[in-house]
Amino acid sequence: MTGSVLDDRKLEVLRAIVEDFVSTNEPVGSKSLAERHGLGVSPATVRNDMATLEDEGYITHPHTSAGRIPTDKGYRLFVDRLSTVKPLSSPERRAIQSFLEGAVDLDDVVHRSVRLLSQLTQQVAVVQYPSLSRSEVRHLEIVHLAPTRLMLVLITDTGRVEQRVLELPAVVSVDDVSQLRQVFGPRLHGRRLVDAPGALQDLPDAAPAALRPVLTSVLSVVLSTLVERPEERIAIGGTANLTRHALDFPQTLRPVLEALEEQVVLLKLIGEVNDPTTVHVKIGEENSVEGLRSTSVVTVGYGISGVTTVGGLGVVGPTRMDYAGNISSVRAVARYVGDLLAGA
Amino acid sequence: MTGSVLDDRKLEVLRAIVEDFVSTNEPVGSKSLAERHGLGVSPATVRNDMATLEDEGYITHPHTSAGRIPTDKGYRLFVDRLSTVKPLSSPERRAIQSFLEGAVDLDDVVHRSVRLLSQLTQQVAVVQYPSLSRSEVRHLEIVHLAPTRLMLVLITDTGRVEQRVLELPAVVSVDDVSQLRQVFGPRLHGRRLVDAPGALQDLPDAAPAALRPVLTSVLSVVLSTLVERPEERIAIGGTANLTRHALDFPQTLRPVLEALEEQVVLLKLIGEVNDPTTVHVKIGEENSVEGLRSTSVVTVGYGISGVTTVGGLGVVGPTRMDYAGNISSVRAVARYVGDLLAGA
DNA sequence: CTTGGCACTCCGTCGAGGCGAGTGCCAGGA
DNA sequence: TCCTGGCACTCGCCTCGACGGAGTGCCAAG
Repeated sequence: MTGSVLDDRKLEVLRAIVEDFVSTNEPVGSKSLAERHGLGVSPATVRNDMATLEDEGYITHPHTSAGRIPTDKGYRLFVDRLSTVKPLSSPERRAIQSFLEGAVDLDDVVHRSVRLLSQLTQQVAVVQYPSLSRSEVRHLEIVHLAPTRLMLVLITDTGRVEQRVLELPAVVSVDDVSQLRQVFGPRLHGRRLVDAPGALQDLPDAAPAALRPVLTSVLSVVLSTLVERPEERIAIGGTANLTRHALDFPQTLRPVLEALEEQVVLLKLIGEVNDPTTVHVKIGEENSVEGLRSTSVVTVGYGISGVTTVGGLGVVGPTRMDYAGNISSVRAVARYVGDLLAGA
Repeated sequence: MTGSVLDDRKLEVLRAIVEDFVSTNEPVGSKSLAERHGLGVSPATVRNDMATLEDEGYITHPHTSAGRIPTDKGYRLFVDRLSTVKPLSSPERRAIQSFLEGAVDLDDVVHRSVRLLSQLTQQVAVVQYPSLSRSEVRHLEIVHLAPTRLMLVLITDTGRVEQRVLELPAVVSVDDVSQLRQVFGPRLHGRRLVDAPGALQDLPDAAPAALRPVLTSVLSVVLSTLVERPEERIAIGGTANLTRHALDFPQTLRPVLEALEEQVVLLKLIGEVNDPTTVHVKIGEENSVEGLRSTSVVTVGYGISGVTTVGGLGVVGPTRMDYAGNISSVRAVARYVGDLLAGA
């Protein structure tokens, strides 16, 4: 249906409207549009096309005698079919790489990524720490803090270190602990945490009877807090960029800032889509998060060597954003972050 | 000098101006002021007093025929001599306590504090994690990750857990590591990290010769990254409250948001003053941080049982803020956080 | 020292008018 | 069938001037 109504020139007009509006932030009229882009037709023709585009819901105009601006639906079409990928220049690529390579540990990687992404895109950047449960265990250390208190320190291949203190119902000796270490270590090493339950299931049976009570406690902590309810972390940055686009959020800066302060919301944002190969774009009303209905969100997953997804990252900005550029930036940063974590 | 120029009534006028302006956000005129507060004098008299206050630099007026607003100097005088402490109601105290008591670990304590503080004051809240170097060591665990790779996990009495991975120039055995543990453990346990250098100084001499090279490595890591250059952490929240006072930051919301994103800036903010007994107030231009010259900052240190300071917290808001209320809130939260950490 | 009076300043608002960008429609031409 | 130029119309925005009101500074009297 749309195919018949929207011929190539109309699509070209839509693209021109989006591009002009994104760069100037002013409703674009038929005359200036026909002049600036080499469409080879008169303003009157453009007007007719615009009327069609408006009927179909791709553009609208704020006032009777104002130029046209894209609707969410218009941006959607633009993103899906009209925007051409804007590859980063090689100096840009090198800059990204060298900036991220300076990182000394995971925290540093994440913080640098947020910073980099927000600077590249001039938007708010969000980066999820590598998900615990999807990472591989490199080491599980059990520390004997006190006779009835142990600490578990989990180290993953993505560099994340997570610890939990647990109180035991009974006293354990230092020897018990080193036995525990030997029991858990080999079973977990190299495994992803999501696979841990299967690998650990038969543990109580296989272990010496004397060790079973404490082993069960440790096991339940490992399973519950690390696997079922792992603590996900998120870093955010560049919120000052929101004020740069203050014009795009007339009275709605507040809810945006509020939404961005909610860890839960951010996780939802990033968690919904985390495919390391495809960049996802949510435009305006498409967002499931109430406070972000006036924004667009560009996200992508990142993963070790592009295979397994271990986390996600993205940017949040006005619907009037440079989609092509932001998509490229997000994708590029995700790739470098993945490579970096793989090499760590 | 000021004593002779500013008699009691003039001070009362200043207080009235500050209070009215804080609550209404409108320049306050002589007439409404004389009416609303029971000063017992005529508007004309108030005008004379206002003229004096303006000569002395405590108030100013944006336009010739507008009411008066306090200057930074005026707020300073108000805070120092005119504002009466506004004790929290006992339901408020209980609410704070029960909200913070629900915290399960240090991260939770800090995040809850930030949230609580920003809600209580309706401002941006900043909470520093307990400083590593001023905390006492509860446990130092040394984990043997690989033949040339160790991880140090440090646990403090404030609940902070910090880890560092270090690469060694030579191979160490698992036995070496447990020896290291026994050497470091007793010397550090119960000591504050600032005192660590003294306690560890003679370690290499006292240790078995075979252990010395690796011991020196570990020692240098402990000293350099944990003592000399400890990683300080900060949590921030309630930035959405800035938009609540958007009127107070005409064009200057941007630099404020930017400043608040700088960890360094925040640390400076909180680090400058961290006396657990006194609340510090920096008003407008008094702030050493460029971007915060349009804000006021209220900070206080917190410490275990009110003695040692281990961190700081505070709020950032417009100079036109409820100083009395915010000071009370900040002090109260600091006290509860201190108590909570002591009990942990 | 306080008070009432008075002239003055100046901001904010409101309405009128002109400008200009942009639209929708129509009739003519390829 | 589609494109094009022309034309009347709409409507937001800017400017200007008038006006009201809040507030001030100063002065003379109590």
